[in-house]
Amino acid sequence: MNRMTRTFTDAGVGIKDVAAAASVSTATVSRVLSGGSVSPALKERVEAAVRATGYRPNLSARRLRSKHSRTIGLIVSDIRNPFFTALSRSVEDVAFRSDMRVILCNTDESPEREAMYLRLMEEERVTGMIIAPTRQTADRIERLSFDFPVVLVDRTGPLGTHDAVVIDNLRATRQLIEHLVDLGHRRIGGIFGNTSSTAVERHEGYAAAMLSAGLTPEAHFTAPTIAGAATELARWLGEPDHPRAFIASNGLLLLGMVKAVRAAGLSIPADVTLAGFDNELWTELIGSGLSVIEQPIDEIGQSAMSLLFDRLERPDAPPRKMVLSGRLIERTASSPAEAEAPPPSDRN
Amino acid sequence: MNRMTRTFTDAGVGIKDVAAAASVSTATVSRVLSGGSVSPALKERVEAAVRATGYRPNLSARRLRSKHSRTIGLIVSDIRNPFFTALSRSVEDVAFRSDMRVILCNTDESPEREAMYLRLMEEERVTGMIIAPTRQTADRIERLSFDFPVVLVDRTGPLGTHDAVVIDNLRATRQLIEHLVDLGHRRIGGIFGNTSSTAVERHEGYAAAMLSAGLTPEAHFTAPTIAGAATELARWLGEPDHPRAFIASNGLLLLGMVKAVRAAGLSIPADVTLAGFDNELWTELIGSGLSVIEQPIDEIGQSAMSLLFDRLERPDAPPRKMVLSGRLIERTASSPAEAEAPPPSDRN
DNA sequence: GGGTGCCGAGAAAACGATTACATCTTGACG
DNA sequence: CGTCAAGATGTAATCGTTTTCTCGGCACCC
Repeated sequence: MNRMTRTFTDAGVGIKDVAAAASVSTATVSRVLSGGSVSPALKERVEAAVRATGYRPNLSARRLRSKHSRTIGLIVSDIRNPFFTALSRSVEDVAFRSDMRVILCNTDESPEREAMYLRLMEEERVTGMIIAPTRQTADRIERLSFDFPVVLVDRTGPLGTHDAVVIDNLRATRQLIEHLVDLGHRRIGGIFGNTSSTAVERHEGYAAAMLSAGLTPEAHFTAPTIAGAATELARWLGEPDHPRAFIASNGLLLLGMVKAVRAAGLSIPADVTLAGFDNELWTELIGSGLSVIEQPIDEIGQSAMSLLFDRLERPDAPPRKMVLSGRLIERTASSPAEAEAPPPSDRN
Repeated sequence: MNRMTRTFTDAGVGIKDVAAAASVSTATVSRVLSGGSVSPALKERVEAAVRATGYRPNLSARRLRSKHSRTIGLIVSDIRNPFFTALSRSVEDVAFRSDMRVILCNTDESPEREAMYLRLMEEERVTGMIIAPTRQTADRIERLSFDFPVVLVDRTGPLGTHDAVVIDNLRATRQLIEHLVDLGHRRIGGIFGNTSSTAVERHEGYAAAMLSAGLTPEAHFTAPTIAGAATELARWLGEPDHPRAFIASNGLLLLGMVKAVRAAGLSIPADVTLAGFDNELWTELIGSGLSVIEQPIDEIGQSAMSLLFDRLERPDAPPRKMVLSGRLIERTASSPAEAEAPPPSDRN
């Protein structure tokens, strides 16, 4: 306790010490710890010994022998994207309740880094993996075979080799466009990320909805960052005859657009209307003129975990793709000052 | 490859298979993989065999034998708090570069959950741990002894048993108050979290700064959540003679306050001035009337990792406490509409 | 030319748990 | 009262690596 020197390499107490302290075999200790059948008397002795010795099982040894890592890997582009923040939290909660660990990996949309993490997942012998792949690997991952179940979230490839949970991007985008058209907009610009299949789908939905409303799509693609969207929209707003309404394919881009609008000296409900994905906390602050599609992030994470667990039980069942739907949050109140009075035309 | 049934329990190829394929001993394979001394010829053979077999080392076995987990534990209250999001990202980046894993744990400010995770850290035999403890465990953790180095971040206890990295909360709060006083405010209310030592320090700084300016502190404590701050401030604003300026002890509270102000039908620069900690993305959107202290989050994470590594090398060196400083970002532009014209007094 | 030291490689022990298998006890049943 | 099944417990093998130890060969030096 009051040693003069610390080494951080202490031997520590092992299961043998506990067994000795309780005068039983290591097998019995193991059985007590993992709920095997032992007589109440011995069980009591062992538990006392565990408390007395301060024994902590060595998870590496346990995993090696039992061949269960009780670990799931979560690979996303950047945890700082609030969508992934919430997703990770949701996944962690389920894992925690199931007594599992989560390894969280940020790829920064870099395929190399992603590949490194895929290798890591194999070396960790994870129980399963949840991944939002970059577009390049989205296809590739479908052809790869892993020794553990894989669930794609948010982004998905064409084949459908693995289980997946996504939202209905086409429908969601259509809702967004129809909402803006209802508001009287005829020209609606779109800014989309250029790294994810999700952005592609949302662009398709956008284009389709515009065309079927008899309008002309005007889309730009950019790096899915705040700065990317900001510069892109700034340029656009600099053009003489630009649209007065824009949509963004995710929350980061949306924020970048808001910044660009402000920087251009324009104000949001009056001069420009925005809409997009992800009901982030700050969007409510803008209020009027910024409608969004809210994604059921908690449900996405929980569903992904469910798919994983199901797959572990039935490895050969056909792959399932869960399609959840986003919810349109209309923010069209007349003026930001007199907020909170629900506008008359606003169902939902 | 095209098996009819998958089991997710395959034997997989082990180091023995690689050794056999290369006609060497497992020791040699191990040495090649971990950079021991082997002749170029054998090295080449082994590397070929690794590629050919698709060998993936089993990290559990490696850790068990080598007694190095190359894992660091990061324990925070909630990753959804942007401060901790950024911190975790910063820590992960350093870890990635050092070829280490991170286990991320959310305690939700619950001491029980925190205790569970502390036990987990021991069972994982982590290389080191970085933790932002709840107030209850902040004291306790200083008396606890771990077999690995511990670095406290953001929050710290009184004793200083472990290394720590924090910001100078007293100075930062004083800056904030002086800034508001410069702006002409005489009554400045404060809302502080009730779970972290950081909030306590910030409250102390607030009280001290107010008194030394000849003003009367008016402080409320609440759960450190958006809703907590929102209800607290709503009540306050309902009082007949309330302050016109408020500070919050973190970003979540600040956002809650903005919401409360909006809900009360007041507007930010005109009716109420706010200020607080954490330069979150959305704060820039409010712009005028919302000055903040920006914390050097990346540096906090990097410093924490440095302290960890140093401690591993010199276990007996006296504990170090790194005190970084926040940076005041003054946002006092005249009106939100005519934004972005840099106000004359505002450098940066 | 014969010790001497070094280096590359293999054999085998060790890491700390789980678990297959053997053994012993006990109770039920014919 | 003997037999057998079931349950409790111990013994020892095992998981897949790293690491220690040993040995053989080779260069070096006097």
